[in-house]
Amino acid sequence: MRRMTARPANAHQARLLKLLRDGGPNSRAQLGDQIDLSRSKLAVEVDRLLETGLVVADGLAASRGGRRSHNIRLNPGLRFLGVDIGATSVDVAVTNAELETLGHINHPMDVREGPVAVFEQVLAMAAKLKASGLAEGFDGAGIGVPGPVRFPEGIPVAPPIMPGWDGFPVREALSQELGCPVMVDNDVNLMAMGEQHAGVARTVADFLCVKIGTGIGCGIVVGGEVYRGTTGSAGDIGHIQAVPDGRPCACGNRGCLEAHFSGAALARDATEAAQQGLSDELASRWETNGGLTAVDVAAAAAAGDATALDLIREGGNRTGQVIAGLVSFFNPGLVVIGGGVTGLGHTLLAAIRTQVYRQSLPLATGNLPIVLGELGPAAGVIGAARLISDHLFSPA
Amino acid sequence: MRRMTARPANAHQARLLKLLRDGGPNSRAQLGDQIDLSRSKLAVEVDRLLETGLVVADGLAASRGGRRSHNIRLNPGLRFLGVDIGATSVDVAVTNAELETLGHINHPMDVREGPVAVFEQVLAMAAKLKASGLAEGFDGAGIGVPGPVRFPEGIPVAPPIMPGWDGFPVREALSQELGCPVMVDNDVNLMAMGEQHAGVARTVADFLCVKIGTGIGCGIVVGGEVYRGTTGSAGDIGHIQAVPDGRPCACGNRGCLEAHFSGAALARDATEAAQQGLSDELASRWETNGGLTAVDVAAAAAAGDATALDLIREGGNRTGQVIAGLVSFFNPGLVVIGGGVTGLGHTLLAAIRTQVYRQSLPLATGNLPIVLGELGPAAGVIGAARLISDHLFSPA
DNA sequence: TCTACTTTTTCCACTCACAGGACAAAGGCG
DNA sequence: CGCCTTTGTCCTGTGAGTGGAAAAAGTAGA
Repeated sequence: MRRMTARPANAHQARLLKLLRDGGPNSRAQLGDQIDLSRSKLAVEVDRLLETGLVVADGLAASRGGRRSHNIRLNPGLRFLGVDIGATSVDVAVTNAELETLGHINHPMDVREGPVAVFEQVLAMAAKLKASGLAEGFDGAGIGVPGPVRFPEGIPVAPPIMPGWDGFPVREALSQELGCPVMVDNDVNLMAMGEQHAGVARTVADFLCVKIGTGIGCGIVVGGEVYRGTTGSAGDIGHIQAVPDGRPCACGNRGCLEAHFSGAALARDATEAAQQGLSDELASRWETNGGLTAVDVAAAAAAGDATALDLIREGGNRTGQVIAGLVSFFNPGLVVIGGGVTGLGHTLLAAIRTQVYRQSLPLATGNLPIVLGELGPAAGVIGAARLISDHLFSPA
Repeated sequence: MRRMTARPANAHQARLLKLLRDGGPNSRAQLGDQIDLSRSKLAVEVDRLLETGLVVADGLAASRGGRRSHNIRLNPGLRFLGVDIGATSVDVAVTNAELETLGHINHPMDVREGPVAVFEQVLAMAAKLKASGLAEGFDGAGIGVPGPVRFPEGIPVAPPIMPGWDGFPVREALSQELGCPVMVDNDVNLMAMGEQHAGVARTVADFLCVKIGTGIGCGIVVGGEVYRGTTGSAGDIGHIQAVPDGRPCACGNRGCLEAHFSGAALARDATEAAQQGLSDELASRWETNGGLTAVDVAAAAAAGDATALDLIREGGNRTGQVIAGLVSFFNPGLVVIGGGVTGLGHTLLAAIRTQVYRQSLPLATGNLPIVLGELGPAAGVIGAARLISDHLFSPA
């Protein structure tokens, strides 16, 4: 089913759509308070938006003591698809035009199975969401992939952990399959957009969003806009050297942050500790599950296991050291920590904070909150929905 | 003498002024080719600019085979003052409205003597330039100081190497003294703007400009605009840890980049080497000059002194390591190396390049030029003139 | 219940920026 | 010397947008 989603005809309409998206239903008068337009002009633009079907009239607005007014809201039938492709799992969610999550499902999947297999999975999940009555079709989709993306074309470029994806026309292919506009971005950037839209970063113009999952990446927001760098690889901090002559890394260097701390590194370290008999807690989990992941380390740490806590602290120190450098360089107004290892929680956060507050200059850290992300695994898909809505709610 | 410099009344006029600044004299027709305005509208705006006196008619334009046309140019009497306050010296230059340097003088001076003494010096230098007939007065001035600045107010904040400057209202005070608008910024940001306007970074939107002088700093340009960070301390990379548990630094930490490589550190290392008799070349210079600076090291290196070359290579490696991290994070389209130690030239550059190209990922370094600044000590003052002209050539 | 006051919406006339065509001025070229 | 091109000037039409007046529809108090 093809849906003919209209686009705003001018900047005023785009502005109005974003106000309605971020502020929910509003009367014309309330919109007038937030936008710098005369009542007459506003009425004209709203009427045009009503004609396109992008927005609809919707009951009476709460009275402010005068003539009753009708609410205007984004068409409640609009649906966006948010897709977050991780290294080891896929998240898919449906939102309405106000970016409220209507349904969210997760499925384990190795990204290395390649774009064709992954897309099959994504489409199956999207179909499932449709089948459960949440959507009849999609008006747009945002996709996050765990690697650098040539943003304008929506094509992954030289992604280290995604063999087979290099140069694959993700945007084009998915747009074809779904029959709607698609935008593609790095998963970390989408997490940053998610936390900016609905999470801890709502009021901050310049911030960093560090995602510690299978790998480590960092979303950079400058003046409210995601910064992607010259070739789309900005924020690729996993291969910054954290330990001189440290562990060998898949990238060919030694001592990369990612080699010393990440979901993958943590799992390996924990396994080693369990095998060496350093931790009964980890050893028993190893036997039970036939392997260890970051989740096991988190659980062991929560149970007070000293080895697990040490691993987290050690990794937090390394990460904090790198972040301290980034803070000195970038002087953000906020640092958000998120990703799969958020379960490591405050032990990790404390270690990172200690390093940053100790190593960076007071002027940069003086009023710098370092916090965990608020949205957890939803950040990516919300960010994806936000990405496509930003695109569709801009003049064509 | 107070000069009543007009300001553009709207964005079109601002645009025209910047075209004339960056492209020199142009006929109305040529301007029309570069701006998206009808000929009639263009004529009106040009006429208004002529009325304000900001631009003047100036002879005939080169014929393109039709009716002859008059050139329009920025008022040749306009004068900007560019001031670059370094840690150990002050640069002052006069430019015309096209930012061509008409005169440039340098005077050694320790910034630690405080704002009052430094301003006395700056005003004396400005008076000297005036006396030599280069200017009758100034229409605006840009000032660079070696420390973080709260940009909107033009006030240094917590500058580590500038005791006595914290909170001093530089912009206000100098505006009073000079009788013209003043803008203040970090010296490194101005160097970046200088190289962007007239140097190697003319065509690049996102780049880094690393200045290695008495200290080390980095100008960050995002989308053609200088990024200053939340508190104005962005680019303060001198205190990023380059050596774990390395040398103690004035900031209280250990292993800061600045403690291991900078003009000051280099002078100290060279002195040590001379005293230990590791290098005859350096020792003889030490005796001759009664001390050593980065300039001596550069000269010794140029003469083939192995110790001097080692010092430079070692420092370049450290710096390159930090820059490699920044490149991974920021993914710039260009890295410019400048500042006092540019004299160390290609030995330094080679060491930096080696580290960056080895440590950062290919996608970020693939097409990344790392070059020396083109303007040398003029970059700062040109950047300062550019700063104030950007301000004055924007709608009031 | 009636009156006075608000809030909101709709309608209309007026302003202003701007585009684009017509025309004049001033050159080159065969 | 005539024709074409380029440039500058004038003039009018158009459409965006403002702001006031009036109508519509409510609340609060006498």
